[in-house]
Amino acid sequence: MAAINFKEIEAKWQRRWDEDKLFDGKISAKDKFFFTVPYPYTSGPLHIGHGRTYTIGDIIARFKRLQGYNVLFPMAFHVTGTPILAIADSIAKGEEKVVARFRDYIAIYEDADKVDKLLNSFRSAENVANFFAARISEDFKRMGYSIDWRRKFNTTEPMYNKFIEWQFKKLYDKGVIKKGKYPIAYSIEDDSAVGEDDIEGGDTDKVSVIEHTAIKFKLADGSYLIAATLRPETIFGVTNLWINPAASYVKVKAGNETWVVSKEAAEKLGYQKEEIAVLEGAAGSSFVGKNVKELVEGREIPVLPASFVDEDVGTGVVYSVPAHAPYDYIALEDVKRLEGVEIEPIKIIDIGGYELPAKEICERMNIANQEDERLEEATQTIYKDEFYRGVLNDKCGKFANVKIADIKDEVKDWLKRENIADVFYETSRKAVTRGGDKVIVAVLQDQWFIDYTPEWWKELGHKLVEGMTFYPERYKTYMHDIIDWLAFRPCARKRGLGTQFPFEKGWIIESLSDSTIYMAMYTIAHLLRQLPVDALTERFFDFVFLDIGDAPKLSKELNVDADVLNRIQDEFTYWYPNDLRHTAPPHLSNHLVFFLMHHAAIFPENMWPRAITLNELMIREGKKMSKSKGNVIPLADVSELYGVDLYRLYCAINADFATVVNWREQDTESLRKRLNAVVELFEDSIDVEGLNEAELTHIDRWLLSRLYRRLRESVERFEAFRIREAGINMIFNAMNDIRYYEQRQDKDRRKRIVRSVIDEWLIVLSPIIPHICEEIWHKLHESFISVQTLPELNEAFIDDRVEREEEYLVSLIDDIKEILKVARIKPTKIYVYTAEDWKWELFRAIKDLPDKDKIREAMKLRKDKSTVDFVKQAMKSKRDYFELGEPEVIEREKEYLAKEFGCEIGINEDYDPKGKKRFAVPLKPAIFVEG
RNA sequence: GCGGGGGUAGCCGAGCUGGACAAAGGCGCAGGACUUAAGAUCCUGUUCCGUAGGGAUACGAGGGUUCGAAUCCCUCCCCCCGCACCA
Repeated sequence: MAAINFKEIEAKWQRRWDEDKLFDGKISAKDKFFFTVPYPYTSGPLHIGHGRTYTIGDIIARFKRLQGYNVLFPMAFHVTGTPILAIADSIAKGEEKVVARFRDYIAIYEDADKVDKLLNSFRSAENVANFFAARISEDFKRMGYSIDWRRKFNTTEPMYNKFIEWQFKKLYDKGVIKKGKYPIAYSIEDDSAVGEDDIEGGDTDKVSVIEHTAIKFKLADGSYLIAATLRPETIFGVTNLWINPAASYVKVKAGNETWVVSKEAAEKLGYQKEEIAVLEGAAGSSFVGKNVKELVEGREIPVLPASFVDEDVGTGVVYSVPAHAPYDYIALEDVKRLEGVEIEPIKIIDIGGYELPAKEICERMNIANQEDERLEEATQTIYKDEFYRGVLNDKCGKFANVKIADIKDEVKDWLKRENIADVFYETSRKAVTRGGDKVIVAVLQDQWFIDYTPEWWKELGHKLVEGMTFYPERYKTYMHDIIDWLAFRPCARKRGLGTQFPFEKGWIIESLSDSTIYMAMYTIAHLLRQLPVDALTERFFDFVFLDIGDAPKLSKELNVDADVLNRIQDEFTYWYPNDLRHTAPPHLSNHLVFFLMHHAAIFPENMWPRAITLNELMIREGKKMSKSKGNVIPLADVSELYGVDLYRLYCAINADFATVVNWREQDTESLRKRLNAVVELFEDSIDVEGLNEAELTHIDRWLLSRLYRRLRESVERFEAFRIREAGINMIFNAMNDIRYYEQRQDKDRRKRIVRSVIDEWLIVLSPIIPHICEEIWHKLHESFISVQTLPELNEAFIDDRVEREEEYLVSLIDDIKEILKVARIKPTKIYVYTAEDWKWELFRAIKDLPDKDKIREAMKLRKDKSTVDFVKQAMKSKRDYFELGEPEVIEREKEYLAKEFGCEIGINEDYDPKGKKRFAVPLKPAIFVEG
């Protein structure tokens, strides 16, 4: 028989499935199963890592079809957001790196001579999005995914915009769309917010926004020196200010006050506060020696010079707490020595193990000057110790005797209320964008948010989660935590592709906020396309999704046929809710929680999602896949490099959902051999005749029993999303059974047995390796395996007794082998002695008793010394109790045993020169080997 | 820091509602069969000891609970992931 050409059959069956529209979801009387995976973002090609989630998804969808559900598995494309726009801009600007990358991307799909032309078209974001959307859908078809493509859409289409507007109106009506201030990492040069991806090294060394407290110190002329701090509670211990004499400072108008900060800080302030105007510059040195008044107790304190003050960190002014800050302590020591100034530290925190913390840690670490890099470490140590263990002392007024950890925020709020302090934001470390521009913190003054804090909303969210199924299960608890943690989230921005924010011009709805309930779109997308966009009003969607209003009225209003309206509503009502969403854990704390919360807010309970399954990511040869490492394999190359079914099998079998899949070339090779062996096994059996029941021998029955048992188990595992176990069972374990069988029987007979189970076997495997199964199925049947339902398994063949007998035989053979090995004997005859009847009787009688009672009970039944020996022996044996005619089984397999050991076998003969007989225990015969 | 997940034989990786676990399966390695040979395939072995199917030691380290622990509890060490406006 000619070997199957995998590439050929992939293409063939994909075409046939398509032509016969096997996967188009149509309303029917059957139970529906609406299954979704996240739509891909179309900024580039997908790789095998992305493919895992979609592949597992397709396996689930196909399995549900086998179970008899009317499955809808749709797909769309995510286009909204900034990345695609940024790519188009970069290409338009001719940025080399980006151009080179996209040249490679295009080359994955296109001939070399078309690359330049296409690349040129990528100056338009729309073209980038469309190109990759088209290619990704081809990739998906080539992976054999059973998707209903009629319903595809992308997130910049007018009808989608209308849908998103509707969603936001619903949320707005609930009062959760709000405007407010928001600090964010920002680049002045780029005039835009910067995310982790935009920051140099941002993926490994995260940059976060830190709120500092900016404390005001009054100068003689009425203006304020502003010192930023992370430890506002230490204000009670301030002894002086530090300023960098070499740096430039400026006076700025802040509201109706005048502040003095470093030049750099003034620029930052301009992006953080509304009324900031720079007045005039001043050298740092001009402030040295002046006094300022601290506003808590009204003490006069001096401004002193310090080289450790960085004008580009905070405000460029630092207030000094030498008792508790190592930097301040060391700087103060310097000033004392050089300028002869006398200032005593003020201790305000009591903490066990320290008298003057800053002094002692510097001495302990042997730090003597301001340039010592270990000052940072000393500061961290003190900070932690004091934060968790320190208590403010009686110098701290109403905050005395409270632990720092409990009082810090209160002090901060009090200072702000008293107008002694303001807020200043700083990045957690100095950072630049990938383009090399400085990253600062800007405060967006009128950012739009979704406010997830309302109690009613969280309650609904928890209720929804509680009613859902999660796999792996632990994510359910995790999701509850995420809902609690969720607070305010910006939902609109000024840049990017997407839907216009309906409540203020110039804003675009942010792209995760527009991907929350889009599954609803799938149910009606193909029908919506036939309507004019103008008809897609709020009242239209209210009718379709929420059943508000009535068709005839709406029909007039929208000028759309009432039947059409009803038809659309029916489609939604039939398919919704989303029965299962399959995705990956990184989505939990963003997309998935929005998905759930928005459903909870907008839809009635019977339309809430039912289940979420998640699979981990994929790595390659032990390493994360990333474009920068150059170790990605495009999904588009899978067919050519490995074959689609092999890839699918690898995804299914290599790891459970909760585990990362490691794509290892070597493993793909060995899996290929396995798969080939399985295919060959099936092909071998196509032309033979199945065995009929009358012909079956013990070992035939054994194999059938094993195979049917495995089939049954596999279906159970599938139902529980344990796809890996199902796959291993039907590929590896079943093949091991076959191998064992061949040792006992012959290959030709094996073919006939396999022929008897081949239909069921193929059906169970078909979700994982659909092309191969379809191909073989068609050699036996006219129909498509892809739309079969699970057959009633022939449970009658699952036969415990037959399997137990074989198990017994195997253990007997193992024991004999063990003896031969240890005793190094070449056998001339092997004597097997099965347990006598009295032993069986006792065995039965005491099997359910606890060990400690066994001997006593047995003695009651049979008072003999040999009883004790036997029970002890039997307790050591680890076999489960089961009834078995031992002599008959051995007698039946005598020939096989003789062949196996190349000598005669004696069963229960009287000859017993070494007295072995007495060691016989039920299910564990005694053995004597003569050599 | 906060929250979550882990550490199993040379490697990958199951088991982890306590008992048949010297620990599935795969890979690797060694020996054998087949072959002119290689490859593929199949068989056997792969902690140590043992001339009778047995015993000892093992599942990050240490301690505990139990007749019994890879599995439960405590302490410690180490690794990975998320922490928001980003798809």
